[in-house]
Amino acid sequence: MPIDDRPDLAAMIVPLGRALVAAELPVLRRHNLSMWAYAVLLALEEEPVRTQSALAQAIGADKTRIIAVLDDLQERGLITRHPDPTDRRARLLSLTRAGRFHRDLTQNAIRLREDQILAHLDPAQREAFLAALHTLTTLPAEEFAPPDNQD
Amino acid sequence: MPIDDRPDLAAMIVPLGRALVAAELPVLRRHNLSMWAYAVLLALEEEPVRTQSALAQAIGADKTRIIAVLDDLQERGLITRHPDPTDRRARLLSLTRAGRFHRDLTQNAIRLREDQILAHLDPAQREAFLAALHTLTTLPAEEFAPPDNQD
DNA sequence: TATTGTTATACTCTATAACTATA
DNA sequence: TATAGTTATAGAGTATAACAATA
Repeated sequence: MPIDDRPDLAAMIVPLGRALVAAELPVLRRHNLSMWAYAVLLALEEEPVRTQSALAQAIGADKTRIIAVLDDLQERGLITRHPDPTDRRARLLSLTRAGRFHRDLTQNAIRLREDQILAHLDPAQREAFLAALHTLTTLPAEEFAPPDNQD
Repeated sequence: MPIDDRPDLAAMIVPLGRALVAAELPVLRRHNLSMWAYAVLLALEEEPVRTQSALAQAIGADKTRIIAVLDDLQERGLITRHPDPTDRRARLLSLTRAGRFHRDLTQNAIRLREDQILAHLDPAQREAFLAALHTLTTLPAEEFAPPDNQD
């Protein structure tokens, strides 16, 4: 009765995500970063962010969720948090040089770990896998919304 | 400084998993199943399971986590839960005919939903993606454990 | 004494509501 | 009044500890 004989997509992806996180948490711990702190450093790398709410949304967190994270990163000199002169309610967030350095160091270690896992795929498969992942993750959210015709 | 220019693997897979779950929860809800209940029905399909602990472990849950789920499925006549005659501490778990039917119905709906999402990949990419996923998810847990050489 | 299943409890994570300071 | 950030509170989900039945 099933359409084809593959396991459910989510039944593969979700456990794989859990396993990846479990594999990477020790790396982050050695670099004194929580998963959220690492996500913040990655999100700030692209460009400085103008509000904490926007940053939170960008990494899929609640705005209240990241406040303690930002406090800690600021205290450690990895990010700066200045009131926006044009609207002093908002906080301009950016990486310090130390923050950028620490982020690169950590990301290299994370990538090494991921490359060890990806080494189980032959090069062609690996390329296709990463390409497909990229395609799916950059899909607009509407593509995941339920269609009008339910079921 | 990064090794290559792909985004972090976990940074793609975890959000993709979340998006998939969000896309599939409405389907499950229409079939009156929670994600855990659906996982239980899928795990029981393969073969009857001899203990609840084994079942819990198979789907990545705590043994205490699934008790209420089993209570509900049993009450609805979708599974049976009999004491093992050879060791009356254990409970033999299996699907009823109604359970199997309901599972197939639900899984078909889930697969349809997933196929809509996978339709964004061209056929070759889609095949490679599923094959790679299968390879990675069937990897023994040790492959995800940290290597001796830390960092 | 050890194990299966169960219940009760505590803990973690996350979201909600209420507050302040700016606008 | 509306919004950004913050704090305090409550809720969901999960794991831990304690218990009863069986081995």
